[in-house]
Amino acid sequence: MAEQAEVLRRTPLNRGRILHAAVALADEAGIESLSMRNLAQELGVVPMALYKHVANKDELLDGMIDVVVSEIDPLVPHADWKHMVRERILSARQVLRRHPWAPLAIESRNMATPAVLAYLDSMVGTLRAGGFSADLAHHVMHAMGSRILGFSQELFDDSRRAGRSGTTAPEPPSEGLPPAAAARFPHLAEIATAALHDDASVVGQGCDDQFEFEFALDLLLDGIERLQQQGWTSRRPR
Amino acid sequence: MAEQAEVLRRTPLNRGRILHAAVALADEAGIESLSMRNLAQELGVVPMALYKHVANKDELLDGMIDVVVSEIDPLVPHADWKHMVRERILSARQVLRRHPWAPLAIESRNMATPAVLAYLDSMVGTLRAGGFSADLAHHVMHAMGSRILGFSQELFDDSRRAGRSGTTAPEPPSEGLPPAAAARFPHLAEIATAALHDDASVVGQGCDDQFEFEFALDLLLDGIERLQQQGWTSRRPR
DNA sequence: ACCTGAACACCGTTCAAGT
DNA sequence: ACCTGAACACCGTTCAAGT
Repeated sequence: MAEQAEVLRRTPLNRGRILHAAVALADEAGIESLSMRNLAQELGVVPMALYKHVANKDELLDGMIDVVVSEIDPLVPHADWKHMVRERILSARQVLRRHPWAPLAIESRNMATPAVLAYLDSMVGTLRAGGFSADLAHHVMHAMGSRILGFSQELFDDSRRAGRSGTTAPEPPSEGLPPAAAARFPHLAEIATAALHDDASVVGQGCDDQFEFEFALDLLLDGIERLQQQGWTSRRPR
Repeated sequence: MAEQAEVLRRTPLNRGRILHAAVALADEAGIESLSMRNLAQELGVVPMALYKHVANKDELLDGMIDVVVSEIDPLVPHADWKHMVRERILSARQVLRRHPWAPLAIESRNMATPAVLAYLDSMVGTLRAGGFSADLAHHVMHAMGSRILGFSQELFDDSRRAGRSGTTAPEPPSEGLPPAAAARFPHLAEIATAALHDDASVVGQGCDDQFEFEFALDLLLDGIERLQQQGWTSRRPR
């Protein structure tokens, strides 16, 4: 432990080491405990040393996002655009599941970082090669929104509860709403329990994140496919 | 100015006044300048006085979200669920455009606040009344994600650039990418300009947020309608 | 009993003093 | 020229001392 820190202190600091240490820290302790001071300590370095390699904390966050996006698998060629896009997005999703802090970080930044742009560019390339007009491709990218990067904006998101602090009890996976709320919001109570009793194959889980993500993704992809086959244009009379 | 502050100081503090002042401050100065200390000063009050009415800053944010959600128009009855849902979501969108900080605030909170729950509950109610199974309604709510509250998670979002600080130049509405980036990301450059030259009726704007939002919303609603008419169930073989 | 100033434990970042 | 400790201008929140 102290030995490790000693070894690290010997290795000269560079941007890459800082970014990877920051990602690891955010993964383990939660994004809220990622401070310049904490990060420096983790690296066995005085806080000011970081500023030689990153301009400020915002630039650090941009760099962390680029690290994460770089982990997404490269495109695997397929006959049709739909499978290519679908596979890549699901790969992005796997990556983001390893970095629960990333969605919020991505959303809070303005994010014209190189790795993200490269990722988006290749996605558009796939659509264009699949016969999409630039016009339709544009709107499709907007419609997919953050789902392109593997996450959808959920209204209730357990996953970003915090870091892996073991202090709170494990908490059974949300069996519907608490009784008081269920009475006031009957429709929510109903659909909460609907998902529970729904399918025996989905055990306990309450609500299968992966299923919900793919449901929405396929809903969009199917709709998009239909538009593309119809030769949709935004000039079409509305 | 000093007079106004004087008048405010006389009016006794209460939760409502605090929340509305906080919303106004975030609207005008940006969420990043909403601190307990700033807010107290705005109200002509010592910082500690706030803690009599809100437990802490997180609870303040929850309250602010509730204020915003309460501004969404009530449901207007319609023959079909699709119009009801569509209208209400577009109303939510108008509200959120007045409070550019709200999307990020909503995402960063865990957000089981009363007003939000009531809003979601009535939305589910509309679907159920429209003939949706509890099962399908559940997945639909997930698929819509944050769009239900009137915003979609855009990857590039100018709107949350900051408060209305007039210091920076107005900046022409993004005419595609800067030349250097355009060379490295040709497909992005193409779809950026595609939207520009696309339709003479959309002047200058570059990219019409409202259009993109409705495009995605209708894509989802149409797909959802199709599933509902087919009697879709999650038990169906995949 | 209520209110509030000072204090605590943090931030990100600047800057001048040390080597 | 480089590095870094101390300092600055902030946070949210606690707490004890004042009324």
